[in-house]
Amino acid sequence: MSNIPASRQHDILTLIRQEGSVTVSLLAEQFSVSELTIRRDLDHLAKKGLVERTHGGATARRNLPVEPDYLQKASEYPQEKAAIAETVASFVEEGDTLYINSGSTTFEVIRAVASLEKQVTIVTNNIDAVYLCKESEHIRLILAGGIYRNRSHSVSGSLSSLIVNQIHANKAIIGVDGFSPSAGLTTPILEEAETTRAMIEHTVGKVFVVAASNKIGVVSNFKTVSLDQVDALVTDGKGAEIVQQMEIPESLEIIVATNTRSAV
Amino acid sequence: MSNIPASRQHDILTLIRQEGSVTVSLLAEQFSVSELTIRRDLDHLAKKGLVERTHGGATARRNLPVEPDYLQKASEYPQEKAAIAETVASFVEEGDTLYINSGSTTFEVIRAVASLEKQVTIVTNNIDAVYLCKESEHIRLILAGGIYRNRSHSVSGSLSSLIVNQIHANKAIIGVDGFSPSAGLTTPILEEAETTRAMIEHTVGKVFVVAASNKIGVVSNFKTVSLDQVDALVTDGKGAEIVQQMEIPESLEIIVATNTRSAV
DNA sequence: CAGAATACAATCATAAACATTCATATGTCA
DNA sequence: TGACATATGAATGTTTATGATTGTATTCTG
Repeated sequence: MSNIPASRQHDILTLIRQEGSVTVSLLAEQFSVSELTIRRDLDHLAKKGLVERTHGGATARRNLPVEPDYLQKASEYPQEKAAIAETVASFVEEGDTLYINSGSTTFEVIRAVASLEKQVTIVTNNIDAVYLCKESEHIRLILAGGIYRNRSHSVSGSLSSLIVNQIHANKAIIGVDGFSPSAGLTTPILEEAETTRAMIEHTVGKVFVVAASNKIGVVSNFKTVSLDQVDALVTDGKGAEIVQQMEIPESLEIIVATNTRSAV
Repeated sequence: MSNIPASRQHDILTLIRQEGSVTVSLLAEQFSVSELTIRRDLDHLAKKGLVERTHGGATARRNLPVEPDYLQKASEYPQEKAAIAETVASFVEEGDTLYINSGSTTFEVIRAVASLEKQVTIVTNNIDAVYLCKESEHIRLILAGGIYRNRSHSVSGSLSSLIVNQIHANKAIIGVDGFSPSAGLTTPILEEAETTRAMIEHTVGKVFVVAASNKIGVVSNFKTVSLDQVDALVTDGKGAEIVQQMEIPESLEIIVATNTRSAV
């Protein structure tokens, strides 16, 4: 193993992916450098979103290989998701037509928007939106059609795009499984990526990405769009910290969701 | 296995998901750390919503069902509708692609088809179909998109037709509000009529109309198609009697639903 | 239902890991 | 050569993780 930084970092990355996790001390011993150097290497890799930095070492980024279980995901970081949803909903204005894709975070977004009592049209491929909007008199709900996917409670694919191609929204609120400077927005489902991309392409106003900190830096299987097609990222405090370490387009606004109900 | 906290917590999570539940004492022994540390790990995981903390350990997080409060409206003639649904479902064959429109009778049809355990593709604008098919491994469900109509739990209109125009089914099962020799099939909603018409036009096989006796002879506001585009009417005994008094196309087959479960 | 056993929360002390700053070395380019 | 960027390591306080201790809450058991 050569000792130039790039090579060492590459080897470290390989090791992490192989082992799942590593410690600073072992790496320092193995590469015959100081722990400080190893830490800088790990920070560097983390900044690129390739590994997850932890106390004492680093772990592999979990590249979600399978479609995540919707219900299980719904229970992760519930407070952060609710806070993010509330925050992004505050940007919604009377008369807006919104594209909102599927996912547990955007599910919360729909809930927040529906409770706004503003006249809004929501275009989504999340079937559960029906249950959030059925009480609301203010929401006009347009569902994308297509093949139903049980795991995510959504429809997606080319049939969905048929409908999206007919509608131009003036805002899009997009949930993702991965947010990365190099890989852009990514999801584990090809059809979801296609539908989300169509939504973004048919948005004439701002494109908001909503993502809790556990999505920041993650790369999933299929790319939706690159970050320069995104206008704003709404995330939690921790997510904002991580993003500030990254090299992101200057035009990308970072919005931190203030957890108004922190003491729940 | 490295000894950093993140790695240990990851392994604990894997164990919990694998075993269903764990105890603090066993984990402490297994990872060679104090029970206190294990407790803190579990609290950490619980805070993220990944596990459920219990006294003495932790369990896998229960997948709480989303929105259990779906109530199918108490429909009229429930027994007749169920019988009609069972009857028409018996005509469904392995590999069929079915158009099924929205309505309380066709809702029962979807339920009956889903319990057939046959490999079938259902194309429908009834959003509630999701809740009937989500347990079934055999059903491929394609939802039409479009503007959601709360009263009927369905989508319809020109956006829905976009998708229907792309799909040819080999059977259609159509519920109606009015069945009349002179006026044909009629419904009270213009968009529903349009979507149903598109379904029928894109069916290459048999078109079944399902209608209990209270719909026979009725004329509603908007015409879908005339009776000569229908191949079979599935109705109850009383409905069959009424139809026999009418002048209907010779090609139209009358199928009487035998109420097999009259004492339900 | 009472008492024992266990699990827990709260606090503190210690050690490891960390961030930060500075200094040194190594190379590159003008 | 000198100015500069990069890589590394040492020294510094700070943060985090852990375990021991104590007293409280919960569960089990007779």
